[in-house]
This record gives sequence, C-alpha cells and structure tokens, in this order.
Amino acid sequence: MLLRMSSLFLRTLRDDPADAEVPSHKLLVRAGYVRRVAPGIYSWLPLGKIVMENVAAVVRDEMNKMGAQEVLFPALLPREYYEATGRWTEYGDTLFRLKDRKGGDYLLGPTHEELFTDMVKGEYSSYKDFPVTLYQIQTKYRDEARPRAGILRGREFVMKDSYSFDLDDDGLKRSYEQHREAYIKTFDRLGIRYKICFATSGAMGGSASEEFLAPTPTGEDTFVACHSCGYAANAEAYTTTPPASVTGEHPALEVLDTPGTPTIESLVACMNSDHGMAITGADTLKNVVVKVTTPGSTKSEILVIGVPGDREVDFKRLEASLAPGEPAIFEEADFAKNPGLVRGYIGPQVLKDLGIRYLVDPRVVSGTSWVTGANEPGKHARNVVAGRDFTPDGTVEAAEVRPGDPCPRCGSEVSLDRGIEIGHIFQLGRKYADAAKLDALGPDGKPIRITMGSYGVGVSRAVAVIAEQWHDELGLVWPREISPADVHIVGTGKENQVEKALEIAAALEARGVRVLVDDRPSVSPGVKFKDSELLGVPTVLVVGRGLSQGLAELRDRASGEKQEIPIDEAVERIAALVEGPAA
RNA sequence: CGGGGCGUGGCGCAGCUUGGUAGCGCGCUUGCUUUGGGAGCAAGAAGUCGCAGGUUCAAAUCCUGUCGCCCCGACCA
Repeated sequence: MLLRMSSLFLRTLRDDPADAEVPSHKLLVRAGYVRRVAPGIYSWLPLGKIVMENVAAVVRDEMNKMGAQEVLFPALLPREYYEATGRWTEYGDTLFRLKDRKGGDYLLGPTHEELFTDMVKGEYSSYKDFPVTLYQIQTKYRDEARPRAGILRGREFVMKDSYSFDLDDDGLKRSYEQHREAYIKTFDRLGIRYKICFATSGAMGGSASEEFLAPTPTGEDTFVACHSCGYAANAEAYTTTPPASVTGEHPALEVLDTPGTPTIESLVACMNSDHGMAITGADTLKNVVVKVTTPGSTKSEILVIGVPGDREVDFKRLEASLAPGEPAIFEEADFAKNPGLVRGYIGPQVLKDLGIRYLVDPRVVSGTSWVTGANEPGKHARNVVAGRDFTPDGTVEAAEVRPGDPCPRCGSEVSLDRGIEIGHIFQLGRKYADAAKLDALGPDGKPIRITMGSYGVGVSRAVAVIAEQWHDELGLVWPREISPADVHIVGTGKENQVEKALEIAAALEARGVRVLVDDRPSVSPGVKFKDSELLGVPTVLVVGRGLSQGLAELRDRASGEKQEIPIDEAVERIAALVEGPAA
C-alpha cells in the first residue's frame, strides 16, 4: 500500500472543532479521519476508514481463529422479529423506527439476537449440528437520548456481535471462555488497556456476564477495582460485604423531638447538640421512597430503600438490582397521595402496617441499631434495632460505592475508576431460544432447548478508545497494527528530496510495507512535520537536508526519538521494524 | 426530560449593549519569494448572518415565535 499525500483525500485542521470535548473526538476530526454528519453520526474519510478496517481485521481474525463463522444480517429489519421477543416495545425510544411505503413497521437493528436465533433455527435441527458460533460485523443503530463524545458514543456505530449456540450449560460455559480468551487476544493486539469487570446481566436475564472496560478519564462507566487481589467489577455489580450480625441488648426505642431536620446533615447536628449523642451520618438510616414499574404493566409498586445515612442511593445500582423493574423517583404528588409517608421523617417501623415493601442495604444486619425517622414531622427515633423494631423484606445493592470500601473477595480497599465499555461477554441462556422455540433433536428423539451466549465488541468505538489512550499533545500515536500506515515518509522542500522519498516509498511498498508519503510540493517542512505528528503513524522517515550527505532521519512517533541513518539503509531498517525481530 | 451555552464564508471566531458599508485568523485560488518546525509579500474567490413573523426609512444587531446544535445531569453498547 502506498498513499501519496499529494493526492490523498485529506485536510488536517489547525484548530480543535468547536463541538469536541474529548481528545479522541478532537484528534480524529483534526487529523482528518472523521467528519460529523449529524449528532452521533459520522463519516469516515480515507485514513479513518483504513484504521477502522484494521481494527475490524484484528477482531475478525481472532473470531475466525476461535472457530466462529462470519455472516451478515441486514441493518434494516421488519418489526415482526422484535415483536416475538417483546423488544419492539421494551426497547423504547432508543429504537430507530421507520415505515415503508405500505405503512409496514421497520427498524434499524440495535442488536441482532433475534435474527441469529431465527437463522440457526431455520438451518439446524439436530444435536449433531451443535455447537455453533456465528458472528457479524455490522452497523448498529440506537437513537440515544444524548449521543456524546464523538465516535465514542454515536447513534450509528460498527459492532462485532457474536452468538454461541450450545446444547447444555457446560457447552455454553466453554463458548463463553473461548470468547473471553479471544477478546483478551483481540484487545491486546489492538493495544487497548482494559480491565475485565464483573457485570450485571440486567433485564436480559441470564447469568455470568463480564465487561471489558478501557480505563479513560472520559469513560462513562464506573468500575470498582481491587489492587491486591485483582477483583474488578462494574459499579452496578459490586457486592457489599455485610458485617456479622450483632447480638446483645439495646435500650428501648425512643422518639425524640428534632424540629427542622429533614436532611441527614441537620439530623446529625441536632442529635449531637440537643440530645447528647455523638453520631455521624453512618449511624443514621436513610429511607428513600421509589415507585417501581415492571415493563408491560401499568401498575407501580411503592418501595422503600434503607441505606446508611452517609451514603447516597446510586440510581444505576438500584436499577440493576431491581431489574427488570424500573424505579422512578417518588415525587411531591406521590407523597400527597400517601400521608403515611412523612417526607424527611420516614422510619421503617410503620412500613409493615402500611403494606410497603422495605429493602435495606446489606450493612443493615439484624441487631444493628439506628437513628431514623419517627414518621411524624419534626421527630426522629433512636435505638431503632433491625430485627426488633423493624424487619426488612430483603437486602438491595443500592448504596453508592466509595473508594476504600472493602473488596468483596479479599477485603482490601477498592478504588473507583472510569472506563469505556469496549466488549461484553454474556451467557444469555435460553431467553431467545425460548422465544423462538429453538430446539435440537436429541439422540433420544427428544428436543433439547438450545442455550445461547452473546458477545459484542464495539469496533468503531475501539478506534476512538485507541485514540483516547494513545495520543500526546502533538496528536495521535497509533499502535502499528491499527495505524493507517507503517511508515510516514516526509520529503521536505527540495524536489530531489521528494523524489528520493518517493523512491524509498516504492521500495518499501515492494517489501509489503504500508507507506504514507508526503510528496506535496511547496508545503513547508514545518507543516509536514506537524501533520506527521497529528496523523500518528508510528514510524516517520524524514528525507531532507541530510540527503546531500546521504543521510535521512528516522523518528519514532511514540517516544519522539530521532536518529540519523544512512539513507541507503532506510529501506532495510524500516522493513525490519515493520516485520519485527522474529520475522 | 431538567439546567447551561451557542447558531455569522469550508473551519475557528469578532461584530449585537448603542440599528446604517458584514469583519478577523486558518484554509482555498493566482503570481513572485521562501524551504528543518503550522513561511513572506501582493492580488483574489467565497457568507440567504439558523428559520419565520414583527418594529423601523433602514435589522446580523431590537421584539415575538420557531428550529437546530453543543455541554452537564437523568437514561443507554
């Protein structure tokens, strides 16, 4: 491959685009890899297209190596497939919907579980056919409420999704492990730093699920990591370690006057000054009311969540815990309709009588004593003992996770970081197989319900993540396998320098090296250097003022190292770099 | 959906308070000079000032409405 900048469809920008915030977005636009067309929708220019293909090629290679077979489904799909699994309605506004000329409902596929399942059902029917794993690299569509961060989170994006079909749980486990290994190899090759995190399976049901999160400051997912045992989990999947249950006598429950204390802060201050206590927010029990709806039903249930007063309820964690139920904030109007719930002074003592379900943080174990609301305006109670004065209906992971919280595996302190999801592996189980009645006929003549796994890699997102993790103040710094070229040859000013650059470029191309050569006439050296730094090709060869002494300059984009080399050795030196020490 | 900001040549922005010739930088075209760090000089091309209505002799500027976009939050791969 040989790209000449004199004719390459490329325009680099000196200024950051006004609408870009994150580094990958700014750089991919400035370096002329992508251009925005509509919110969350981007065009890929020649260099960007090459980079995306390179990422796709790595993903494809690793999928093929693990024995998966590539297929391709349409992006434009009729409603009926998503009707059968209920997702036409469940997916909500995120689904891009459209009508054909006859008024028939169509959608742009956000994922393709239904199609894969249906295809396997159509072709395979014997246990001898299984297991099988299929994948595709497709453009997906999600009408996100708020697309952001350029390529990182678009409404149109390229994704590799694969599905495994197995006869039993052990087979599913094997398929899952194979994908896990393949993903590790894939992301290693892509040069992405990542953390494999336990994840919640959410509304999709199923059991084991892990996310590959690439840590970056601009990430949207929060994950918990333990640096002593290596445990890592999406914040939604973090499990709180409950203290041992407490036995022993507590003084009787006592109701105190605490006027004007609807918040934990004011309550703590009042207790300590007016009632001779020495407590912190952690000694109080905060009770948060939510209403929960289940998809497909219009009724909502009132639910009270009890967490230690020093912690906020993390709505994402609560949602994950309650899935498929969807919690919503209890509003003024709701309180008005439920006079038993006194806003700011709710205590669990009366919930049983009100017939309201009460779930508590795992730290609220039997025998613990709390300061909490007395269900009357201006009054709180102390010595409210779990198991004596109230009995929760269960526990719930809803409280926020904080750095320093205990690791559920080894007890050390965990840290919190942000990351971007680049891969997700997921033991789906039989939800889709059940919906499609996907069976194989067993050796005994009886049908076996197939069990599935689903696995995704964000291909276009990976491009942005690599840019996010591999750049400096000068521009992009691509890992070689992803880079649009192996070497960027800069021929500065003088005509003979450009000629020599082209000559070396041709020789390298003949060796199978992918070359980008800056042969633009009458462009000043400064501009060419800046562009080479912005574009981020890993190796840069400058054919310039040294030419008359038979020298060229070899630069490493990542380290910034420069060295003068005899120009006659340039081809060999570069070929060696590209082919690697082993080859 | 809540909060904040912005719509002016391809890109980045000024002008709006106080109405009167549409301006700057980058990029682009032509010529000459220049050629190791986003060159210089000269001459050019390119804008329904988001849209609609109103006020006015006159609107990018004032008023009303509307559409769109970006950022933060809520929500999602």
